[in-house]
Amino acid sequence: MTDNQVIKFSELKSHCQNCSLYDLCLPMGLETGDIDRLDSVIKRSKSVSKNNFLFRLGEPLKSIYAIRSGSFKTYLTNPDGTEQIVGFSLPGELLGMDAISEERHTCTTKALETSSVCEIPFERLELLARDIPNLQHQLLRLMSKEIQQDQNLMLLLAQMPAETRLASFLLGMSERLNQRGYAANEFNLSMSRGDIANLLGMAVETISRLLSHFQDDGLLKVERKHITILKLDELRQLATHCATNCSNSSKAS
Amino acid sequence: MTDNQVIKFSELKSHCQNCSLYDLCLPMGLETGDIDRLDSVIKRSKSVSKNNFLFRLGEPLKSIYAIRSGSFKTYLTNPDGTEQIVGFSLPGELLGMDAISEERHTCTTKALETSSVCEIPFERLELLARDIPNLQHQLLRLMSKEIQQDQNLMLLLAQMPAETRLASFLLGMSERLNQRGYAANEFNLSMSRGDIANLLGMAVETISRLLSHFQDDGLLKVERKHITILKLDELRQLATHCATNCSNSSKAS
DNA sequence: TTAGCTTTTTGATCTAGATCAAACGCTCTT
DNA sequence: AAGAGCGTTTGATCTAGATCAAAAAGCTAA
Repeated sequence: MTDNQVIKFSELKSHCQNCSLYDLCLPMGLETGDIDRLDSVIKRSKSVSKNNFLFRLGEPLKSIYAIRSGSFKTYLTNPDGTEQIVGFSLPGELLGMDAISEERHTCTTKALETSSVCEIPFERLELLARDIPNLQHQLLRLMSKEIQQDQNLMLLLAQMPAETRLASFLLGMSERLNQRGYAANEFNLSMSRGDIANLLGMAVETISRLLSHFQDDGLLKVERKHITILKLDELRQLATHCATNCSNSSKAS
Repeated sequence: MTDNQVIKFSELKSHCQNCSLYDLCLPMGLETGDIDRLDSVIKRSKSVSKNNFLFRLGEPLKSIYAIRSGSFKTYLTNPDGTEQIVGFSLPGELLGMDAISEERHTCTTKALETSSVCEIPFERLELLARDIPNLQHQLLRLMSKEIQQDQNLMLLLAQMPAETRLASFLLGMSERLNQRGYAANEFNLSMSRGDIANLLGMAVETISRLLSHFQDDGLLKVERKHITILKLDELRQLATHCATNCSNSSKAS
């Protein structure tokens, strides 16, 4: 590693090693040589503009996608056309792993803003994962993490009151954005109130009302999509809450 | 394959090849030689009696478990001691994959009845998965399937009315039990009403009332834990339902 | 068998949050 | 700059399903 290598800007931008998301994304923990091998199978810089699809329900599994910039929502579609958002995704996160089981996507992913992704052909990823132990491990880890996230959302949906759901959602976004280099206490939500409501199983009106309440109580400043967290501790308390009072069966057994 | 081999009963019972769950479980799709290799790392026949734990929140990841007989519930534990069941598991299904991400279990799994599992040390499984492409693939598939299941439950929790949740739950159990060689229209639920209520985010009383209604309407016969499905089509309709009337925002956007 | 549990059922209320309704802002278009 | 159209907010009701209460039915143990 000499200090005075000449590096083209295009290369600087386009390799995992120079990517600021390195330690969140698939190549985390890989050695230099292995990163290069992963790099070589990645189709870089697929761009998806706002409201366009990354993949749709029913499409055959072709690739897994690592988000490079922007954000996405992923939703299931009911027979009657109704949607259920199952998650929002941020840079460094993987998309498309739902499709591995049946070799066909079971959900749809749409860009919330103009975004770009690294496309990783799944067959080649599987092949490479055999050769690179850490890659296999990281792939399993990221899927395991998705399971955890989903289960945490199930907990919110099944037994938390509206206030707790929203507080928890906001804290989660804050934390994830913070890991990605943004301020933890001030950020923009790329999704609409309707999307948040859908994810959290509530009505848009309830989201709106709660945001107003949070603001009235001095916990947040809400300016359209821009959120400033003013009292982190109190927000945390709301998110944890559900002590003795909030019940809904659920003790032990 | 001659007809008159002599096979010890203990061997018949203790290898994947002779296991009736073969085509649901981890070794699905493996060749004979590879199955033997998988066999050799499996610690067989760990038995877990009713209400005992397979693993608990916070324990380090040691093994993945394949259920051989019986059934389990898996739940998250809130700071306040409240539980949220995130799934029931049946023979042929894997348990413990939640822990891969942080090398520590994020949930607790308890036997609903006396059960037995095959214990697969995770490190050895990972090693083997590098050598056996189909095993790696199957592992990814089973994790992907878990993500799908969790997402479907999220959909139920976020926007389906109580009736639909329960109908859907019963159909799901019927289908899964059927895949495992039981009758589709008649089965025993190993979990309590309270557990079902917890999973579906409802009160025990609501579960009980709905079961009574379903019975009154001639859809089911309910005898304590024994369920007989009498009108499958109508139950399916209830589970699908949620057409134009049932809303909860959630259109598209 | 009976006493003492737990689980389940049934009935009567109560409430969090959905739904309905309407006004208000933003954005984008022409 | 005016208008259309969406997303958001705020207010007034309404209801599915929770909670409270209590009886009934199983299960366990002595």
